[in-house]
Amino acid sequence: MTLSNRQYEIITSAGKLLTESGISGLTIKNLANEIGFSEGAIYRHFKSKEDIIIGMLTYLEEDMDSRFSNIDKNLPYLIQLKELFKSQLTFFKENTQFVVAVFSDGLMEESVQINQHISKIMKVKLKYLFPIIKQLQGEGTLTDKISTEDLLHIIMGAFRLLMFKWKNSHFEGNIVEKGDHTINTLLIVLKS
Amino acid sequence: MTLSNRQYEIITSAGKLLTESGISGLTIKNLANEIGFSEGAIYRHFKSKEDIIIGMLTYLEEDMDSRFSNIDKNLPYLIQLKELFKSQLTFFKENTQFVVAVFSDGLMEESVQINQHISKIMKVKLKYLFPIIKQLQGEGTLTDKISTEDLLHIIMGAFRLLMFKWKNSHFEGNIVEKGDHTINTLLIVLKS
DNA sequence: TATCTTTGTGAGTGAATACTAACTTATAAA
DNA sequence: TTTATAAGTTAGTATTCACTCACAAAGATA
Repeated sequence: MTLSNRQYEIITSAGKLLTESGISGLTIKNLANEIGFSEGAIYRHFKSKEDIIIGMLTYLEEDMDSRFSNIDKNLPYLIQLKELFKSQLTFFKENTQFVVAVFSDGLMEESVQINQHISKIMKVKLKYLFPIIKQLQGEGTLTDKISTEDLLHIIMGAFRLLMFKWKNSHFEGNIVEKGDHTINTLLIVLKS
Repeated sequence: MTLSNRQYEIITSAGKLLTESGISGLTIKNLANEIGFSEGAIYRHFKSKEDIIIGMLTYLEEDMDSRFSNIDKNLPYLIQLKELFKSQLTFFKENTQFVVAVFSDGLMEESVQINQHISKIMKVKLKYLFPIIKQLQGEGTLTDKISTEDLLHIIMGAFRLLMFKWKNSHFEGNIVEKGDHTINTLLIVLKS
């Protein structure tokens, strides 16, 4: 999917409204006000509100996939793991309006399409994360006292909660540094 | 706060709608249909929609506070920790409609009152959990290689993600058993 | 019996919602 | 110069929203 400048502007503003005030904050009127043109103009660029959300989710998914695939596979797995989280947190630091993507469940549950895109984002994340964790366990860096799935669960849970707290504090503090602290803390207890 | 039977019926149905279809699913019309009477009747029991949500959150907070305070303080701290999570998961197993409470951020962000109640629920949870974790660390059961806050973060993160997955799977499987597995897994890596 | 209170109904209200249609304007190609 | 197209505006549409109000039924109390 390729977005025009205007389309990118629209999904950015949509993300901002969603992150700030949830699904009920995202109205066509608010969106038009945010951008600074009329309501009707929106429909020159997207055919529906649902399409705007799908556009946003698709953009986020593709951006994440591209960022993750750019991580050098020759680096030590531990570095790859750190790079992966760093990439994610750096992106959100510079694009706080898209933080909604992390907590996008409950976003228009009536739309099958939207829910499919949300679970797609989850899947892309796992596609990169799972093999790294598994390798780290295999090479003896991470503990094998618990399963790979359980390791993943603990790591993902800690990062989701980190993002949640950051959003709740209105993006206060340096999230990249906090993420670094989180991964180091996790490594202390999860190393074998 | 004491609720009449009708009021309890209303907050239960409100929770069901919220858990199933998010904030946009909770309309007065849907609520009345769910209960089986007219829209106007709702207003005999609550003065506004905001009041219904506040009623629900207050009920959940008080119920949780009472359940947690009933945990025997003479039990070993490790048992207290397990009992606390078991109490929480048993409640949600029997009241899946209230699972929304765990993910209640983004629920009417425009209402200051509602946000205060949501953070109050968080605080109550911490009021009981933090001292137990600290004691477990003090007596040498849990590792002191990381801070109490970081320990709490990892444990809370794992449980929130557990609840998230359970909700996303439409409450499939035995959540109490899964919770038991989660706490045991956590103990393996967090023991000193 | 007569009256009060509680809890319901049903038909409304105005405001907000997503979306559409007719029309305008600017740019650029033919 | 003419014409086509992309991108905007304004004023609508039907529908849904939370909420109100006059009224009715039923049970408790006098």
